[in-house]
Amino acid sequence: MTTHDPSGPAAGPETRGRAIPPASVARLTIYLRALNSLLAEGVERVSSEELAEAAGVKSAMLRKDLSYLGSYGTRGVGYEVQLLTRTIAARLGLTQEWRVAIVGAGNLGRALAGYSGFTTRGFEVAAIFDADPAVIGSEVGGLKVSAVMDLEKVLARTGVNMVVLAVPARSAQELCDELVAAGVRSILSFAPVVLQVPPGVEVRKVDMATELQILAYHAQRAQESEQSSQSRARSAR
Amino acid sequence: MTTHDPSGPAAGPETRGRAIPPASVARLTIYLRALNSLLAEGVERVSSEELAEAAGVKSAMLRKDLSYLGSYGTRGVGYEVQLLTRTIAARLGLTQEWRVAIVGAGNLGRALAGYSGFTTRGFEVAAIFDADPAVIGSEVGGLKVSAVMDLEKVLARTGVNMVVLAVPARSAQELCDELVAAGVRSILSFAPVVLQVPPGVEVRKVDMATELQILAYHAQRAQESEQSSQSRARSAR
DNA sequence: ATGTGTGAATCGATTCACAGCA
DNA sequence: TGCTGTGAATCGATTCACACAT
Repeated sequence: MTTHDPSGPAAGPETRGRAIPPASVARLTIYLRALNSLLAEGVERVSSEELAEAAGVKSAMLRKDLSYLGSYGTRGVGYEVQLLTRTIAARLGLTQEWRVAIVGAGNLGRALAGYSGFTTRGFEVAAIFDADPAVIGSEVGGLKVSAVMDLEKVLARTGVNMVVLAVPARSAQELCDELVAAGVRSILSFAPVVLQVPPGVEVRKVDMATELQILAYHAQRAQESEQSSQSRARSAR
Repeated sequence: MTTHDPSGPAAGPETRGRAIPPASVARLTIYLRALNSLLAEGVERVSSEELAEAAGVKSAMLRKDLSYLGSYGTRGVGYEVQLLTRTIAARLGLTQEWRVAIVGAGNLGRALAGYSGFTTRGFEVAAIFDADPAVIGSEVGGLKVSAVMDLEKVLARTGVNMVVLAVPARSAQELCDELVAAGVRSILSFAPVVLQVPPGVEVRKVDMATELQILAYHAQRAQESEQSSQSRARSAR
């Protein structure tokens, strides 16, 4: 699904901290969100039970996830909200600011440029690109749209280190190649295609069509078992 | 992450076909996309090796995934593209048309309403809702925006059986409750919150902030191991 | 000869259950 | 006493490797 680097070429024993299992990393972001809410409400301590409830997981799993960070709770008491928040944020790499470029200023790209969720926590949208001359130079979300032809130059100037790819499927692989050539190593793609990238480049995918199809699968099964229980009921009388 | 129904209350031995493991269901949608490309190119047969390559997985995994559907390949030959395409589509529930409502006509909701990826295969956007009186009644993607107050009525009239929730985090749970009350059992949420739903309702989440944070985690690790290998090189001379 | 279908082996993720500490 | 931290047990997902069909 994503390209990772189990213990990359340059990863020696010096690498700070063991790697956290991928499934745990994904959940840590959820805990972080819940903790931020608690922080906003002025709550100072949580138990694993309470936090797990808010995150929709079992408390044993939450404790195991947190144990990969070290030991930050107090037995018999719980976790300090502030300390835990900072610890997770630091471990996820959210103490540094990430500069994001959006490639593709169509419907989706423009919606993303205006999405406060990015800016809210440590992700600064620093550039937006399009290939269409009619769009280049126009303003979107307070940024002037740059030409994809100037990709490398503008990325370097704006200090971008992460890219959101919001272009049609047919141009996604080509642009992805250009991004990689320009030195980008973290890509979040909304294009419904499997992107081929060299090792060392991390790609994550958000795929609405896939998600709807998965929903369809479950909905169909629910229909079927409903029908079969109805026919069972019918033949039983 | 999602609500499933391991072998639901009504699921008896009559349920057509065994359940497909969740991880396989997700990949079947990817295979389907690759197969549709092959179909468009006029290719008639594929081997598991070729299709796996296109989907970015190992061939053994592809064969195991397909084996949950039954036996549709020919030993020594491969799979017929057309037959396999139809088989997967049928099993995923894509032979019936799904009618989708978009709840939330903000930036994201409007972008989604105009997204061809929905309409392209079996998902018809049948309604779009918003709570803002200034937006209600305006036209988005060829549809008049309905009031969320009329949710139940409009959903029933338009025959919607699947909802995309594109509203701010703070109103997501409340709207989700209303959707469930109105009989919706399949929800794709873009809101960055954990939605609580009763059993029998399937929620899937698309979460851009989480994805970016996961990228940040890996990018930070890559930075760290780069730095440690540099300092190792320095101290070695 | 070739490539599918699948048991057996492996690997990772989740849950259990309890020892240990405040 | 109460709740964390974690080995051990379980469960699911992936990979291996080969028997079998064409």
